[in-house]
Amino acid sequence: MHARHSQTLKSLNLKATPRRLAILALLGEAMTYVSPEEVWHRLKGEFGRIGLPTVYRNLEELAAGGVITKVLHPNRQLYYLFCPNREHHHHFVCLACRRVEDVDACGLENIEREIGERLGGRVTSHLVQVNGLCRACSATEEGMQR
Amino acid sequence: MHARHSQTLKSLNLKATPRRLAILALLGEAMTYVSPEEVWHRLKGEFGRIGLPTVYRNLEELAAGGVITKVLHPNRQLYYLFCPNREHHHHFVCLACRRVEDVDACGLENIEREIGERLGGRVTSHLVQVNGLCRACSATEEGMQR
DNA sequence: TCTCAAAAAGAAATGAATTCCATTTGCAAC
DNA sequence: GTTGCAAATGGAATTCATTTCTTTTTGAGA
Repeated sequence: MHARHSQTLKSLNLKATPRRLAILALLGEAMTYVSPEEVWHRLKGEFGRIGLPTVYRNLEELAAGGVITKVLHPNRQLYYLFCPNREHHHHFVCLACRRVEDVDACGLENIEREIGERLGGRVTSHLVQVNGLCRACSATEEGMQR
Repeated sequence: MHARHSQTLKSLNLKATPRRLAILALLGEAMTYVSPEEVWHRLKGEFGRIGLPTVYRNLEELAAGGVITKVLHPNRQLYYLFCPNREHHHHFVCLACRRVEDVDACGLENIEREIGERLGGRVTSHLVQVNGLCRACSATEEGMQR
């Protein structure tokens, strides 16, 4: 069951340690984005002890490797999301229930080309994320709480 | 000279206090995005004393009123930018020299419409920002330092 | 099995951002 | 001009996510 994740880690030159596999499994099964602290709490049950720095380190490494995605919440906290969609796309992020919907890539490639050509700059990263309330949350009072 | 800024503040139901006017003036004259701490340091010279919370509060209020724009740096710090362009658009942000170029709005309106129609969600905010090195910085070693 | 670089733990540090509350100040009404 | 009061400010202390440091443990190839 973890063979796939082990393979993923190997391709990133990361050792397939139990913590890493557990973090990947947790993210892979979550239907929402999760915070580092939440990952830490949940894995404490599984491992008895696990360091918070370990969680931060691994989430960052996985994100750097493109396996998981960062979600920048308006509350300034950083969350992480496992998204199996390998196509270039972006996300509609529900601030209430934390579910995420894929959104097809917009004309961002055009923009990057424009920057390269018109402005002569070099693009190193971009940020595209749409925040709001999903259908279910925008229909309930719950959604109004932020 | 400050008449315009006073007017801006009035329209946001904010009193035209000296600090606010100074913050607006500083941002308005800056060619780059600046950090709250930088605003604080520079205004200390002008006022003798000014509280850091005042700077944070005002920057946040001005951003909430749409007068200035937040810049989310990959280094996780928040910066602010005064951009006179009132059209809907986005930014190409140079991580080295902090200059910003306007980029025409991409298909984001389409995306928001798609979310409203296909997903039934409500969009409360979005994040579009392209990071990189401007022409000048990508040409020099300076640019390589991040 | 042995070796060693990579990984993890725990405690402590960092630092941007915020809260609290006493004091001051715009500014509109008198 | 004065006055009154809500809004704005300062400064200290605090919060809290994130990171750094150092030592110990462990995965996995030789």
